[in-house]
Amino acid sequence: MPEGDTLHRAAARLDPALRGRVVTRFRAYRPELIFPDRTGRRVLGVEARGKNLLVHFDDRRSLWTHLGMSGLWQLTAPGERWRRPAHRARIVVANEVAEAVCFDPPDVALLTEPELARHRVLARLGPDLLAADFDRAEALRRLTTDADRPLGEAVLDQRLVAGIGNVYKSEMLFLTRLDPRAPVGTIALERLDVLLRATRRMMQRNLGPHPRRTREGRGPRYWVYGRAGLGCPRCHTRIEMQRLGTTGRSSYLCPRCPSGPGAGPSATAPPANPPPVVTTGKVGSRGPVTGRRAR
DNA sequence: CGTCCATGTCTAC
DNA sequence: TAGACCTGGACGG
Repeated sequence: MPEGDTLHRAAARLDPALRGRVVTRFRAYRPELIFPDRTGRRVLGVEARGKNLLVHFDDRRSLWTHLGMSGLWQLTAPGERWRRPAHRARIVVANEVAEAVCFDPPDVALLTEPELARHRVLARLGPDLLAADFDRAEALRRLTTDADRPLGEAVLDQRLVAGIGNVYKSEMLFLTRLDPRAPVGTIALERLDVLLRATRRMMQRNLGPHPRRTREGRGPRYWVYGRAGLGCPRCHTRIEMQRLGTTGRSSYLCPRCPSGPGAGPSATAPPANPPPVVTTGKVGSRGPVTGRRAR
């Protein structure tokens, strides 16, 4: 499930295996992509930016991949079995100790420095939640530029803030009691700030080798994502799935407890287990949050 | 076996 | 605004 954490996890595994080593075998399986061979080049480092992964080489070129929904980077010892059939491998970067294989990426390119600087995706990327120097103020500024944009759409726009996918969208809006349908302009800045901080923290916690989860312990991984029809962990109302926005992506939400003005931290009923953490402590004072069109 | 839906994003009408 | 891309998982028969 490639969201930002997935890519940062991949980069964290690939980097120590590739960095500083010379490529002994390189494959780019794609008739229309005849890359300059990477064999003999040294890898300078592997880096994730939002949902993108970059492998930098010593000739000032960088391999860019985007995994879309179904791509996968795998790091193996030489000769170890691949997790997908070989005919689906698009890229192989191998050295004496390891091989990195990219399966089924919709997007691959080998970029020169200027190309990278002007890249249609990379050049426009918003602040990366998982970057060491994540610029929260800038992300906030970008998120609120279009005041009419529904929050659920805005947080998925990688040009505003990079790394959030559809799972984190539902989960983090639930945890911070924000309504995906609310125009960003109707939400107090401090609540958006809390959202960004909480999301960053949650994604950081998921950088380990374990499957992603937003809930502690055993049991369901998620609070609301994929749980339509089940009880809200806070108030037991049935969780709903709604298709929102121009792209119709699914949003999972509790129709009762996701705030709006009025739903304070303890405004709702006792939780089943450990209560969802994150609250502002303070609630926005702007006008009522009006949901709109479902279509 | 099939069908539907999904982590994401682009493109054509 | 609808579908396109691709694989994988859940579920139906």
